[in-house]
Formats: sequence, C-alpha cells, structure tokens
Amino acid sequence: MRKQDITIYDVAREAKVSMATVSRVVNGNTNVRKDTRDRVMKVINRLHYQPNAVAQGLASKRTTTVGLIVPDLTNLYFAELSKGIDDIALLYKYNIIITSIENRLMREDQAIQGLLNKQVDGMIYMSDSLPEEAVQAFKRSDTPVVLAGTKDNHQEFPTVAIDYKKADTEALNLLYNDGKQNLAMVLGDPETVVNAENRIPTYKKFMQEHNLGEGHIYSHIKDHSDGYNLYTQLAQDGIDGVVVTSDITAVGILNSAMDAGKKVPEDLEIITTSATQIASVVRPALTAIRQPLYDIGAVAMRMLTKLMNNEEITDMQIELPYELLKKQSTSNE
Amino acid sequence: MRKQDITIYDVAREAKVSMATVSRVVNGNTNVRKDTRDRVMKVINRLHYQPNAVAQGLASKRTTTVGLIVPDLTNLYFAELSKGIDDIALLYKYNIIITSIENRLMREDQAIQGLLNKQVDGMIYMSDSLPEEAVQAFKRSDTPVVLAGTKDNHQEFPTVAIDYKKADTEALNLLYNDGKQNLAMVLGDPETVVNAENRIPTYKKFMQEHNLGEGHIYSHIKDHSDGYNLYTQLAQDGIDGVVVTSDITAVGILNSAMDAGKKVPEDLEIITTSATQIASVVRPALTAIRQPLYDIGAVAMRMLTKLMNNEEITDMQIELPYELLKKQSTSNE
DNA sequence: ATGAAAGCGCTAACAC
DNA sequence: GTGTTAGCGCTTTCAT
Repeated sequence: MRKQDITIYDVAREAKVSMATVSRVVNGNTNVRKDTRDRVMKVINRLHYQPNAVAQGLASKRTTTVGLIVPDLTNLYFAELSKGIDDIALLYKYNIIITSIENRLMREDQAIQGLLNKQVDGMIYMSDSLPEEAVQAFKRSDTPVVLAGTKDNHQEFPTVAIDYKKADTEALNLLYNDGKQNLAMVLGDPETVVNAENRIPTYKKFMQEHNLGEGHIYSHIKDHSDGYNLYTQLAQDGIDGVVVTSDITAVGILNSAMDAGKKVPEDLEIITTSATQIASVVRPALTAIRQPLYDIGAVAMRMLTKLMNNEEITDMQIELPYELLKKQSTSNE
Repeated sequence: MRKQDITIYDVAREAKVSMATVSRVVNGNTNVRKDTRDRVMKVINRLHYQPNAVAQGLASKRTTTVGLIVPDLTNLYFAELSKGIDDIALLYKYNIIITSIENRLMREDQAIQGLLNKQVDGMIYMSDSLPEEAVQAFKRSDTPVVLAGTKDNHQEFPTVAIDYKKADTEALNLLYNDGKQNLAMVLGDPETVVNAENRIPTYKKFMQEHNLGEGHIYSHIKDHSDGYNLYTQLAQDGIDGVVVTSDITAVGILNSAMDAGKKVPEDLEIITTSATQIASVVRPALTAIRQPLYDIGAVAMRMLTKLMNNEEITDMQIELPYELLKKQSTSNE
C-alpha cells in the first residue's frame, strides 16, 4: 500500500536543502531566502509532495483537528449547528471528527476519551445532557471545550447559546396574549440543564405570575410519533396553547390535532422553541422561536479557535439573539 | 499543555516489562503470558494510560479513521446516510472525519487530498456529482473508496445505491396509472451521473413508450423555495403529475400548489424519489420512493471495512431494495 | 514469551 | 538563512 511515497526527506534531497528548510517552506516560516523557497516549492510541486498530517501531529503536538460530540446527526437542530461549526473550521483549516452519542454503545465520557486519544486540539459539545462523567472527562484533560446550543449547570465551560428563559417567556406570553389560558409545555428529557434549570422554572414562574394554575408539563416527548400520540392527552387536559421544545415534535402534535378535526390555531395554538427548516415547511407553518443555530455553531467554533491558540477571551458565556417568527400556528391577534 | 502525561514507556517501567510487551497487551496480541498481561493491565488502569492514536497511526500506518465526503449535512438525505455509516463505523471502531464540500472554498479533489493527508484508511463519497479531478484523486491514492447513495460513470468504484432506473420508472408508472398524462420530472443538477445517465433517460424512455410526447424536465431545482417558485411554471405547462428527486423540493411544489388553491392529488400528483422524514410529516403526506438510506450507509461502511482489510469482495456494485410508499399526494386508484 | 532497537515522517531547538 | 540532531509515542521486525 503506497499511502505516501514521497516524504519531506525526498524533497530535501532533490532540492539540495535540509529537511528543516523544507519544513520551514511547508509551514510558511519566513526565515527562508526567496530563491531557496522557490527551489523547494518547485520540487514540492514536481514530486506532488503532501505532508503527512499524522507525522506533523506527532511532532508538533497539534493535529489541527477538532472533535464534535453530537447526539444525532439526523436531527436538523444539530445538523444546522454543525454546519456553522464546519464552515468556520474550514476557514481556520481545522478538520472535524464527529462522534455521535445517540447510540447506546457510546457513552459521553467514552466519546470524549476517544477524541482525546486522537489528540484533537479542541472539542465542541452539543448534547443537551452533560453527565457528571463527561464533565470530569473534560476537566481531566486540558483540551479546550465549547458548549454549543446548550448549557451546563455551573457555567463552568465556555458556552454559546440563547437566553432560554427569555425565549420561553416570550413564547408563553404570545400564547397568553392570544387569550389562551390552559398552557402546556412539551419537552424531551426533563433532567437536562436547559430543561431543568431554564425551561421548567420559566414555565412554572409564568403560570404562577399569571394565575394560570399548576399547568401541565409533558416530558419525554422526543419525536414526531411521540408528539402525534400526545395529542389525545392534550385534548383530554383541555390544553389550548402549547410550547414545544422540538419542532418535529410540534409537527406531530399539529398533525394529530388536524387529523382529529381540530383547527390550529383556533382550537390549539402551537409554538416551538427550536425551529429548523421543518417548522417553516409544514402547513400551517409553525410559529417559532428561531434560534440562530448556524451562528451559534460558527461563534462556538470561532471561540474554540481562540482557546486553542491561548488567546485572551473576555466573555466565556455568549448569548446570541433569537427571533420570534409569527406564523400560522398562532393567531397573533 | 499536558495532553497526555503517561506514555507506553511509563507503563513499561512501572510494570517492569518492555514497551514492546505493553504494546502487545494494548493491541490484544496473544503472545503474552497471562500473568504479565495482568500485571501490565493493572498498571495501565492505575495510571489511566491511554494510547496516543496519532503515534499509533504514524508507527502502524493505520489510523482507524475514515473520511466522509458529503455535500451538505443539513440535507436529511445525507444525514440519514451518514447515520448508517456512523453506526457501523462505531461497531468496527473507526472514527469519522467529515468533510463538507458544499462550501465554495472546498473542491471535491481538495477534500479528498485533505483526507489523504490525514492518512484516513478509507473514504465514503456521497455527493451526486463526482468531477473528473475527484476521480483522478481517488485513483492516485490506493486508499479504498466506496460511493454511497450515488453512482459513477463507469462503475469503477465500489458502490451502494438503489436501482434508479427501476425506481423512477415505477414512480412514473404510478402517475400514469392514475390517469395523469402531462408528466414532468424535477431535478437538481442535470449533469450528475444519477440524473444524466439514469433519471433523464428513464424519463424520456417512459414518455416515448407511452406516447406522452416530449415531456418537461425542470432542472436546477434544489430547495424548498426553488420548488415553491417552480409551481407557476408547472401550472402554465399544464403539468398534472410530477416526479421530484428531492423531497424538500417536492414540499415546495406542494405548498405552492396549495397556496394557489389547487388540490393535491386531484389537480397535481406529486411523488418524490428521495424520501426523508420530511416527506412523511407534511400534509398531504408525500407519496415516495423510500430509499433505504440508513442501510445504504451501513452497507457502504461495512464494505469499506472489508476493503480496508484487503478482504475478498464478490460484488462491488450493490443495489439495495427500495419501497414505494403510497401516501396522500397521489390518488392511487 | 519477551526485549532491543530501528524506524514511522515530521517539528523544533540549537548551532553556525 | 540553513543544517544538525533529537525527539514525538508508538509498532514491528528480529533476536533470544
């Protein structure tokens, strides 16, 4: 298997210089006379020399590779975040190793350890759940990490996200102002930081402040069919307005309501707090909090490049603005 | 930066064996006495030794890393393919470096070269367009490649896909049997192999064989808004049945038709030949050719593991079965 | 079954 | 500005 015929040594010999000089040319070191540089470049091109990134990584202790930890690539929420990351990574010439942790075979801390073994220069963590073992794994290493589109308990890690409390309050408020009184919240895992410390308290506080009673929180609703099946329950509980944390789930509720002969938004108003492309292509289109997912990913990656270069960072907790897109699943009177 | 404190050398010293023996233990080589193996393992655990994958890669010339080349992660078609790949990669303990080529800054051959520089053990290529430079880049290396969800001109590369001609014929036939006579085909780039050598000829042949005239092929329709805007034209041309190669595009056409007060399927039947989750959650749900995307990815990755191990492969061109899902965007009388 | 030693292809002092 | 020389942390003959 001829993976790499020509090495830096071959170039050095042909150009009649030392390996060090070739290395300097390859790495853009300015301490090379122009004519030697040209000579070396000519040989590099003639031989089609390409540096072996693995050898570079071993020698320099920098792999120009970052690790992404993501629950599920087929969830557009993460796909859109990843796209932002990817574009900035390309700009700064980093490669991306992606590790999906949805699979039961791969725990969060194992994913982290695997990336560390690969000597990634940094990591971006996108799961809404960050178990203690994962926190410890991050802390043991001194490889920088940035959280994107999620938050951790103690704001220990650099983070890029939106203000979830504010966004959820705004969502609830929209339904309330439309005259809905029986408001519910639908979410996935209730124990994630974003849910347990942001969304749920926000919901409870809102209900209390507006004298709307205890309210209803429906947990563990994660995909289209979960949402679809949930509708019966919502109807039974007399819900007339619902905030849903995932748009595909919201679509499930929407479809189920429509199939039951109900009208949206007249009978039920729906707003999702994580809009992806899906929210805007269904009919009626979903009113939504549109998180700037691409930007969150991009800013997180940019932040990571700084951390990897030991640059000064003033703000470790970045909150990006979101939009409230009023569409057809709320009346917006 | 303490990326990796303890090396194989530390373990060797503590366990009073040579590096070679530690290496054998780490790699599961059987030529180690049980008691020495146990002794070494104990030290490994005590010191929390983790092998440096970069050093392993340099020494062994195997990185247990595969490269993925994909146009766009936020396209569920590729996301679902990737998921299949990812699961099998995990099973065989390969890491995945993902390279997105949608960005204008990254050409196909550059992406390939970048992965080669990283010394990936294999690559999976998922773009529907495979330029000549990319073909050459693949051929220059002897790193194995598998095409997933696409085909190349001369069947030169190992491939996993479906029978596009058969699938498209079936789709057209469905519309025809529903009594539609003015059939059109909507696709993206008309010059990709799948389109130029499979879909377009299939369409033309079908139209001719059924005496349906020249027909209409609409190209360069790639996203929801392209589809949405196209509808006016379809209406003008009197199209009553359309085969669309991308489901998000099909949804655009669907929404536009509905907004124009038309009925689907009565006024216009729509069938997509690449169903993702989106096709099934819109209303009316789209009749579709469901390609087994997850399986295509999984089989492609499995095939790649064999190629990377120089195992015998009997069939380099694999075609997986697809399903025809009859939903609400066709009448199916 | 185990160890010694030579690399893998490159970077980074350090010397000149 | 350029060359010499150690490594980086591991695998892999080749001995024993």
